Amino acid sequence: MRLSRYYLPVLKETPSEAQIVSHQLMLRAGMIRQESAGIYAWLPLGFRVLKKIEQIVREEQDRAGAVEMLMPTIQSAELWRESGRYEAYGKEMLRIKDRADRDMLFGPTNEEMITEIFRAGVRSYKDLPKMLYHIQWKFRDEVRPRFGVMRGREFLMKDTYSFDADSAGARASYNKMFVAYLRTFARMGLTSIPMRADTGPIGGDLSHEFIVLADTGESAVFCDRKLLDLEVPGAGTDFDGDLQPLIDRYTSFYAATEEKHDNAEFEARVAKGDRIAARGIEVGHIFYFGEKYSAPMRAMITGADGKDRPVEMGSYGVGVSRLAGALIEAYHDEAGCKWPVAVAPFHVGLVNLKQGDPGTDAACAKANRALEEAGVEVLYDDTASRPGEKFARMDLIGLPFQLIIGPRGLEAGKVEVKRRADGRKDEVSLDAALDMLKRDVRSALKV
RNA sequence: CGGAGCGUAGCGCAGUCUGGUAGCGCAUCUGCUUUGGGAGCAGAGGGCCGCAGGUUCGAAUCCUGCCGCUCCGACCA
Repeated sequence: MRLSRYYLPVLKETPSEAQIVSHQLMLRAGMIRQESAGIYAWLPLGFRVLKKIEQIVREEQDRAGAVEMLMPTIQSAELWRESGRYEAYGKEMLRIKDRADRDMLFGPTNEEMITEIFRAGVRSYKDLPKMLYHIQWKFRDEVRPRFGVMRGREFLMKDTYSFDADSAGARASYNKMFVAYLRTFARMGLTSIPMRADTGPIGGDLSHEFIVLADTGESAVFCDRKLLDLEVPGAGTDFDGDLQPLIDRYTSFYAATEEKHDNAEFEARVAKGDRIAARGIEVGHIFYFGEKYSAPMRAMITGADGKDRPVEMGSYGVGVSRLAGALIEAYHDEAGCKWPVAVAPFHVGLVNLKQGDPGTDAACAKANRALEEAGVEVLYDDTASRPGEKFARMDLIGLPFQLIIGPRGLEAGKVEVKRRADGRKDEVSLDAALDMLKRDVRSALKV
């Protein structure tokens, strides 16, 4: 993609409303634009990141056996009256009336709707288990939106719903999502830690928040260092096998957010050298809630004993749009973003240091073509900007690799490859640089 | 929802107290010089000063109402 054709409105100065670094950088890097309190337009660069995140989430959901679908953003209040949540939800729910004066709402979540969909098509335990998910915009009319996309009112969320005949089946579904989440966040370059969460009136141990560690995270977290060393389940994990030992290994270590932290327990269970007090961001939440919706909404299945009973359900959310912010919180420096390859808007920033110079233009055109043909995503800065401005802009948008080509280097037969992650620079021939980039991008994208 | 602020050019801000032809920096455009880490000089364009009333000879400035946004707190993926 040529930068001269792209829409990348970068800002030199930090807008005053942005308080945290991810919000500041998303605005400065031209990724988002606020359209209303807590509501953002995703500009081309931000949109690409969002789609990368979404695709990784999708691939791991599919791998775990969940099936994708799409439910509408606008829902009828009728459904929510069935579950009793229409009254209970409060002002966070955006309520709308249609032209016939019917009560509608912009969905903050989809438990009611999926329950309605499920009960329309499933009658027997023989049809279970099922896991359905969609990736859709949600709206919660937060009292106080802030931190950019980290806590907007409109947000993109992946939500999966599981349906099982009994609690053992529900636990198996829960475990699948647990593993899928570990893999999902790891693929984005994030260290996620599952932390025991409040299960409310249902009780039990089947609720975890997935926290991503980031120095500037919004909540304090405490955990055992050994959690960070656990191997993330591989792509070959058998999701139909027994995942319980794997889950047990993860949940055997102490991990708690500030609200649930018990310092005495922390010190008793974790060796002094292994105690980590860090900051984190909640990016996922998995939750088993049994018959909470299936019972009032009459989503019944017939068991082997011939008796009807409400289906066992769970729901599993990932904050897709929030992850874009969380990734910046985890990967940035003074100059800007530092995207992991898997979620970078482009893999390589190609910098033409002297646009208009025939030799430089030709070398850049060759590099651009060769990389794109190899499946490497290139943002080619073919503008007439000065070198300093180009460098600063590339650093700001944070593509993982920069390929810098100018007349001075070409004269010596060299171009420069810069790695945004560690700042390492290599001066090599153009062909060597292209090989290096293709190889490094490919290996970074290995699942 | 309680408390505190702010709305002036695309962005960052001054001007408001004390009413008198709307400013600064960056960005944008033109020309010349520059060209390997956000260039220099010269010139130019761009504003219902959030909206609506009111006071006044005269309102960005004073008064009233409304709208929007931000921050702190309580709440959340």
